Amino acid sequence: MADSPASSRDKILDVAEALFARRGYAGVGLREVADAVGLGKSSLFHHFKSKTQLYFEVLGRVLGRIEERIAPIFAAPGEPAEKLDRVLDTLLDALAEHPTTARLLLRALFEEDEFSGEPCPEEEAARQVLDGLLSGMGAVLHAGIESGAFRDVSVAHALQTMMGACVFHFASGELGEELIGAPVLSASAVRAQKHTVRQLLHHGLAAPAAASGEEDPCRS
Amino acid sequence: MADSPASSRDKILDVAEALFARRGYAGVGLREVADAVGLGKSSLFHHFKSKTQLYFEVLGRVLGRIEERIAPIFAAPGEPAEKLDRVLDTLLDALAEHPTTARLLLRALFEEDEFSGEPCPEEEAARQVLDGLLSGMGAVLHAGIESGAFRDVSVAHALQTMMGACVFHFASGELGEELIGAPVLSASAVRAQKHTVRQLLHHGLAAPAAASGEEDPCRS
DNA sequence: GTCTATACTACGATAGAC
DNA sequence: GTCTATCGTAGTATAGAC
Repeated sequence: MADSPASSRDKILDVAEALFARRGYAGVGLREVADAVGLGKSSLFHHFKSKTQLYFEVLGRVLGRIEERIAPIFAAPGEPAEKLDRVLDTLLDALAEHPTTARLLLRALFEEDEFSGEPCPEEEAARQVLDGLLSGMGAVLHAGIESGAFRDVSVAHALQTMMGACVFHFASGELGEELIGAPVLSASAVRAQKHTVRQLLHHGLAAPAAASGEEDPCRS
Repeated sequence: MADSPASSRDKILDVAEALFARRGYAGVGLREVADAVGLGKSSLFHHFKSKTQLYFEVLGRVLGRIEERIAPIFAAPGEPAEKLDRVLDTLLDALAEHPTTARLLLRALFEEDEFSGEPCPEEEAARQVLDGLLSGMGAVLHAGIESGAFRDVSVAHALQTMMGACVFHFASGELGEELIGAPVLSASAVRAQKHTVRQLLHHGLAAPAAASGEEDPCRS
C-alpha cells in the first residue's frame, strides 16, 4: 500500500488506463502495454493474472477516484437542487482532470459483451461502486421530486440522460474538438461545458414554479 | 441497386451491424461474421475489400437511415423550438426502432483510434453525413438563440451535451435495463425516455421568459 | 460467388532460466 | 521480478480450384 513512487504495478495500470481509454479492451494488446511500460510481455502476468483482471483493476481505480469525491456530497446535508449542482460540478471536474476517465467510463457503461466469460471478482467490485454512485444520485432526484423542487420525471430515465449528457463531451475527442474549435479538455471548453450541462440539467429538472428560493446558479 | 431481397451483401451488412454494435470493431472477427451469415470467411472479401471497409459501410448505412428522416425537418419551415422537438422526437424514434443504431453511433462518435491507418473513402462519406446532421442541428440552435427562444448557450457545447443525452440511453444495455427494470427498448421505456429527454432539453434550453407563445409539449 | 488451403502476423498465457 | 522461448489459437488477407 505504501509503495515506492511509481512501482511497476502502478506504471502498468497507468499505461493500460491510457490505452484502454483510447482503443477499448479488445483493441489493446498486452504487448503494446508492455512496450509502453518498458517491460517484456510476460512480466505483466506477474502483476495481473489476466488481461481481464488488468482491465477491471484499471476501471475500479477510475471509479474509485470519482466515488471518493462524490460520495461525501451525498452524505452531507443540503437541498436536492444544491446537491445536484454540487455533484454535477464535481463530476465534471473529475472528468476534466483526467483525460482517460470519460472514455473508460463511457465504454464501461455500455460495453458488457467484450469479455470472454470469466467471472473476475474485480468486475463485481467495480460494479458495486458504480451502483453506489447511481443510487446516491437517484436518491437526490427522488428527494427533489418529492419536495416539489424537481419536475416529476422518471428517476431512472433522468439518470440515464444525465449520464450521457455529462460524460459524452469529455469522451468525444476528435469530433468534439472539431465542433468546438479547441481541445475538449482545454480550460475554456471545460468551463463552457460545465455551464451548458448546468443550464440544461438544472433548468430542465427544476419545477416550473420553483418552491425553493435560491438564485440561478447558471448565471455565475 | 435493385437486388433480390436479402442478397449475400445485405446479409453480411446486417450481421456485421449487429456484431459491431455489440462488441466494437476490434472485438469482432471476420470468422464470426462469416459463420453468422453462413458463409466461409474468405467469401466476405468478395463483397468487401477489407474489414475496415465493411465497418464503414455499416456505419454509413446507419447514418444514412437517420439522415433520411431528420434532414427534411431541417429543410422545412418552422420555429426553432418546434424543430428542436421534432428532431429530438425523430431521432429518439430512430434509435428506438433499430437496437444496433445507438451503440454503433456512440462508438463512432468517440472512437477514432481503432483503425490501422488506412484512409478508406467510406469513412469520409460517413463523416460528411454526420457533419451535415450536426450543422443542421447547430443552425436550429443558433436561430433559436438569436430569436430569443433559447438561452444564450454555446451551440457547440449544447450539441455535445444533447448527443450524449439522446444516444446514451439506447446504448446502455444491461446497465440501463437494471436501472429501469425493463429492456431499454421496450415500448414503455422508450416513451418515458422521450418524455425525459424532452423535459430536460426543451426546458433546459428554453429562455426564462419564453418569447414564443406555444404550450408545453412535455405535458403530452 | 463460394469453397479449401495457406501465408503471415498477432494474440493471451505458460514454463523455466537468471 | 524480469527475461527468452514457446504453445495453441485466432486474426486479416490472398491464391486458386470449382
